[in-house]
This record gives sequence, C-alpha cells and structure tokens, in this order.
Amino acid sequence: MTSYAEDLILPRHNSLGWLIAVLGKQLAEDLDQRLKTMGLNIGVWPTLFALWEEEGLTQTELAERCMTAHYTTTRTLDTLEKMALVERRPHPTSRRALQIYLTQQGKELRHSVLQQAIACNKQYLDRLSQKEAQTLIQLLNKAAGTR
Amino acid sequence: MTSYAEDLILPRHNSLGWLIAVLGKQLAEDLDQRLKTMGLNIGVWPTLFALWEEEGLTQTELAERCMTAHYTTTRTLDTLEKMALVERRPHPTSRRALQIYLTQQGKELRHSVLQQAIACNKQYLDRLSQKEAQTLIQLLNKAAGTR
DNA sequence: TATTGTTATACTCTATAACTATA
DNA sequence: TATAGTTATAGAGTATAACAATA
Repeated sequence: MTSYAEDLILPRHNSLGWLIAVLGKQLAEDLDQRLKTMGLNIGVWPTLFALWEEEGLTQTELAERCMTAHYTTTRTLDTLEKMALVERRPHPTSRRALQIYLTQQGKELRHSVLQQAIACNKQYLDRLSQKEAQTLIQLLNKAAGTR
Repeated sequence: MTSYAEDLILPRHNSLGWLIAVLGKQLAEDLDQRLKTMGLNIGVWPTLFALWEEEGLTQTELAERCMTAHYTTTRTLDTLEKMALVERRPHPTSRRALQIYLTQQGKELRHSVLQQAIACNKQYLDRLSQKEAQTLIQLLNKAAGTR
C-alpha cells in the first residue's frame, strides 16, 4: 500500500474527516434543538427539506435525495403522515409508485423552519468573512463532487 | 425572528449543513468499508484514533475527544477489550477513575489503520489543488471553532 | 425478471435515569 | 454533594432479507 504522510491526519486539526465530523455534529445538534421547539426533529428534516425544494417525488427519489435507505424513508413518511404534514398519492402513470406531496400544514411550516436552518448555518459562516464563506462553500462542493 | 435570505440554503449546493452532511456520509461509509477489511468498523474508530494520539486517557476524557456519551464509551471499550486492543488500568491517584491503554496488538494496528484513514481523506482532497486543500482545512477549523 | 414499497428482525447509537464506589 | 464509571430500558437509524404488487 502507498504510504502517506501522517500530517494529513495528525494533529487532528489537519484531518478533513475529523473536521467534518465535528462540524456535522455541531450543526445536527443545533438544528435538532431548533426543530424540537417547532414539534419536529432532525430525523424528518432531510425529507421536508427535499419536499420544500420539489414536491411530487416518488419514495425512491426521496430516499436518494435524503441519502437514506428506502425502508427508512417508508418509516419517516409514516411519521410525517401521522403529523399530517405530507401525503402519499398514487402515481399518475405507475400503479406501484407513490408520489409524496406536502399538506397545507406542511407548506405553512416551510418559511419558519427554513429560517431556523439558515440561522443555524449562519452561526458558523459568521465566523468567516463573506469572501471566506463563499470560498468554503465552493471548496466543499468541489471536494464532495457535488458541483 | 430575523429573516435571512433563502439563498443561504437553496439551492442545496449553497447550504453548509447539506455539504457537511454529504461529505460526512461519504467519508464515514468509505472509512467503514476500509476498516471492515481489517476486522474493525467506524464505531471503534474515534476511540482508537484518540488513543493513537495519546494513551492513558480516562474514560471521561476519551468520551469528550470522541464527542460521544460516557455510556457509549463504556460499551465501545467493552468491545475493544474483548478484541484485546485496549485495556483498562487503575488510575494512579484516583481509585474511581480508569486509564485506557493500548495493548501490543492495538499498537501494532496503528500504522496500517492510519494509512487507510489518510487514503480516505486524500480521495477527497485530491479533487483540490494543494493550496485549495490547505485553505479548506483552515476555513473548516475557523468555522468549527477548533483553531 | 426487475422495480416500488412494506414489513420483520437484529444490531448499533442515543437518551434518560438509576445505581455503585469513590472523592 | 459531586464525580467516574456501569447498567437497564427505550427510542431512533441502519442492515439484511423476505414479501406483495406491479412493470
């Protein structure tokens, strides 16, 4: 195996994996706290976020966008349906697929929840200059292969 | 509540939280796969990583460095003790505390596992120039408040 | 045969809290 | 009283796999 320099991981401040884990934990806990004041939690956030971006996705499409397993999506949607925030509708052309739509109540939550998520991100970005924040977002997209 | 611009979160490529989640998932799954080829998994990684940095930590100190609950640390150490990779030793000055040390076998794993973790990080950093990679690490430390 | 979605089972991680032994 | 660590219990998330209905 190729041998890499240890200073890519030690001290831990040099490690991409550790930094991402620290920031991910902070962001998730922060958002979870904010969501709980609105009767939600971090478990339903990726699904709602995806639907606020685009309604009418099938469960398979939703699972992909949430980076979660299809059986996890099944249960998250059960929860959200019980909360009357989303509804499953028959797909217009495929009788085995379901399309997921927001209820009126689910749509009304959008603005206040997104504001909380934005405030949450802003807490960390505010430690950087505006130019640095732009650079960080750009480099993260490049590293993650999302752009 | 203060109202922030939605373009801090939509499209999702603009969102710090989403980017961190994507990269965190990729990094964790990648490392987990690599660890499994060596009889380990992502669950024991933060503990071993901390001990390879510094031995003799108490369980409370280990829990802090792993950003996990003290009862989770208890169970992870049970697992690692059964694998004969670590051992609990009485603390020299406090009879209620325990110090955690690596066994010979735990020490021998260090190099090969760290190389895998480094290779894992490198996969993502290699999408960036050397200068960009340095900038990314620096900005992540600044955003996470770890520097 | 493959795809969409549901369900069963088990395992891990997390959360709350009770418990012991020490300080 | 507070701290270090263990344990019980319950709730989520994840993984594997089996299943029904449909394509």
